[in-house]
Amino acid sequence: MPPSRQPSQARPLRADARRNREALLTAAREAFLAGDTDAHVEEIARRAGVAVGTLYRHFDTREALVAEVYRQEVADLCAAPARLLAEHGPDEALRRFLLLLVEHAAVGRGMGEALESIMATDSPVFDDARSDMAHALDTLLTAGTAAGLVRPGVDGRLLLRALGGICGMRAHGWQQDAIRITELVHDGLRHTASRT
Amino acid sequence: MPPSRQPSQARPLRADARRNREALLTAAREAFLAGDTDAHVEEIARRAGVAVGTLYRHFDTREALVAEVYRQEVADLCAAPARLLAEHGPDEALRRFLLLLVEHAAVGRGMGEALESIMATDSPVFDDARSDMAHALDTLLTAGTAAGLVRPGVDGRLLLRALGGICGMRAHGWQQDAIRITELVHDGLRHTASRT
DNA sequence: ACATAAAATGAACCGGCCTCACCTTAGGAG
DNA sequence: CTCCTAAGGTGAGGCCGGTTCATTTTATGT
Repeated sequence: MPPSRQPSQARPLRADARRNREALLTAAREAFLAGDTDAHVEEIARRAGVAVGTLYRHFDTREALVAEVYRQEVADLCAAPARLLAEHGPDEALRRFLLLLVEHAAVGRGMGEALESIMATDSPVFDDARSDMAHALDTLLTAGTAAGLVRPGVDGRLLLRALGGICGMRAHGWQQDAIRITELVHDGLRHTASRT
Repeated sequence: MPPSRQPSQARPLRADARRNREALLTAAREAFLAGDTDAHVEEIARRAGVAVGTLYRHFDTREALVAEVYRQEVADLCAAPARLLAEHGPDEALRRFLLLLVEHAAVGRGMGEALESIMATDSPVFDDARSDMAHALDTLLTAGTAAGLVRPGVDGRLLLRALGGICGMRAHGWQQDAIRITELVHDGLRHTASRT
């Protein structure tokens, strides 16, 4: 069995290996940000200055590489809620985070498709990203609920799904729409519905 | 140039051609509903009892076939608003339509992916489907706004995008979530926000 | 029945992702 | 410093799916 790709702190990678792995991630990220959403593996390898085989030594599959790039993006994003809650009230923090989400999805407008292709799989690698994100949203929602500003019964997981659609958007003017949709959802959250 | 695939009432298709075209659409629909979302062209052709070449005589590409199947589904759905408005008040009609949308997306839970793969392209074939759908939603929104139940400034196109995400859902328990999300959006629509 | 254009066929092609038998090299031991 | 060896790298080729097109079959008007 080839050693699990999760660098489960088994053995510290050899120097050149670590360098190449990083180069591949960078090359992929750059390609995506540049809009070349479905860059071929050959192309990514070439950009990183390695052969395809090397790509496959580090990532089980093309998808896995894409997933890793996205996982890192998500990690960045997950740091935001704590900061926002420190600087703003719960409601405003939530609003700003939602908008940040849109902005993030916008990066080069290539990440959107990548994200979508990832959402389509249910690899465990990905569950982590999702649950991290859901947890980040939970932080905001809990604060909001405690302050009586957000209806109870909505958790991060649900909200994440509600917003999932905006990331796949590609059509002209999508960003404008995405912002208005988050406003819509945000208002929905605050509305103390009388529905059973 | 091979004659445009839009049967622009130029010449009525030969009898066997019409039969095969129909068989292909049926085969594709069945495959999707059965959950075999990415059925190979060979498989679809086989189910329809024709060769691949025939598939390509009728549809420019695999995508085009998928698009046509979906277009027909949408047409069905677009008939609903008029009926619902006749039977219920504007607000209730809107709510029911949103739920119907979810139910429809549920059909065999294969249509979701197909839809997603279609949303990803911006072929004109598809603009029609989208604008028909948006128009159907407009009917409901206009009625709601007139009755003072829905905030102004939201049109069908925007709402359609807001809901786009639910169709891609595949994870366990998605349908439950989808219903709650439509409730969320529905409440958001009714909330008369004070935002500028 | 015949002519002919429309339609059907399916083997071959092409462009992606991925594999694997072989070569190269980092980096520790002596 | 040199040698050894396991980790790492290589890239031609396999595979698989969508698409093409020269050839064959067939519906339909005369």
